[in-house]
Amino acid sequence: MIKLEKIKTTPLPTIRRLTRYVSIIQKLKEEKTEYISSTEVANIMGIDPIQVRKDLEFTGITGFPRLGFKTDELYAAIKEILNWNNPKEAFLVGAGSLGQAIIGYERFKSCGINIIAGFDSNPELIGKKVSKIEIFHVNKLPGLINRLNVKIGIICVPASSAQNITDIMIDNGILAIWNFAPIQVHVPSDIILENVQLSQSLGILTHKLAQKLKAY
Amino acid sequence: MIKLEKIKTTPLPTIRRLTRYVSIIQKLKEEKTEYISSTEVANIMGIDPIQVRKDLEFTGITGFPRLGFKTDELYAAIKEILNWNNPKEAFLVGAGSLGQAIIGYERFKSCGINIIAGFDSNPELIGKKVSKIEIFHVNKLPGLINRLNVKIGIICVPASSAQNITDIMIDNGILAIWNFAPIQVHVPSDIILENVQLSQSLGILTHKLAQKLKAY
DNA sequence: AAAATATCGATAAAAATATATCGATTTAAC
DNA sequence: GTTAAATCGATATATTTTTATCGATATTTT
Repeated sequence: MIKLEKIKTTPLPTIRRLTRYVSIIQKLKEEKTEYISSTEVANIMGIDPIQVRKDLEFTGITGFPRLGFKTDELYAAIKEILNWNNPKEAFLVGAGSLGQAIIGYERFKSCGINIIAGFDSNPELIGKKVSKIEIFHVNKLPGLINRLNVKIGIICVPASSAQNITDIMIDNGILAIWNFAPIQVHVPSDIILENVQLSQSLGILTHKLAQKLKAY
Repeated sequence: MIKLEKIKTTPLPTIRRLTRYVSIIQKLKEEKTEYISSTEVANIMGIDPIQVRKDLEFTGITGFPRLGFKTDELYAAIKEILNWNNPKEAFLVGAGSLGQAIIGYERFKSCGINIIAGFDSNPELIGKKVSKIEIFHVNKLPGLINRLNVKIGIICVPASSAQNITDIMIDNGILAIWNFAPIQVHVPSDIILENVQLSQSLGILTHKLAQKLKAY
């Protein structure tokens, strides 16, 4: 049996931690810290320095003994892995309160996406602007995805229409979907799907609380 | 050396999946399916049946060969583990667009929490009602936590005031915090903290998209 | 210039989690 | 009845992820 060369793909837990390193490093960058060590980062995050070094390995950059990693270099390298250096255009469908909150988050521009338009079916919203972003009727979605060659779609519609919107997006060329609808949407295996299941995080919280209260 | 009896604590990945089983089972319950098998659940979720059975072990309930698990029993057992059977009262601080969206999610009532009041510092919001929930001035927070003996706090304020609100909550008896602020807040080790870091999920999406596009 | 110290990074061990195997059991079809 | 098919659940294996060890190296201090 032929042994395939092992492709060192970045583990998901690592990716998750990298997003947190970014904000820590950003802060230190502003304070003009030239070097930052794994120990420092670990202390701020309350995790093990070994873990941090292990994660930073995946950036490919190399640190300096006794000093740590060059802050600028590290920052750029992590953003590179996350693909946060050149924000990609994105469409958001469902401009209710959650959708509007997300459109309003300037912050996401430094996290790899740039929301350039919103869509909804509610006539009261069509033509309005939310944080300078215009809301179009959802029937304009297919045409605009094609014309502007947008690859990222954000779903903030109710559960009942989430699958429908998903299908429309994929049919027109969307490659990655960020789904806030409280439902499992189905996508072909080559489409990237990230579900934001708030109830999941809530489940962990309520479970832990129950355990804690039970302990007395 | 005395060997301690191993405490079988439920793994976090299992808890996360359990929240998804809940919604699947709920749906099947409505369709009056008396039994549900691990295979069925696995197919719907696109994961392995073995994984599902392993997870369901933690509920303590037992299935029937050839039939599966009793739907009602399973549903109740999972909700029990998650502590979703008796919703606990919660306060939400920061009634901006995100806060309002969360207050409006009726859905969370079946996920273990019941938001009974909102707080903000913006005078325009004080006294208003959002989805029937009244918004109070944030200076009323300490008193009301104490008086109503609320144990869960939800933070939807900007990063700059998140730590301050966190401290106030903990000082007055909050035990579990659901944090939507895009910052790492610090809490004593006995306080339960669940961070909803949207940028984390976004990082995974943008990273995967980059990998995918690089592959060509 | 030499010693002390902090940190990296390669390698190894351990723990946690996911996947596989297979006999026992029960229903449903014949 | 008997047989076949499906599923549970206990045990075992594999994989992934985390934690640990330790020598090498560069900077600071003496």
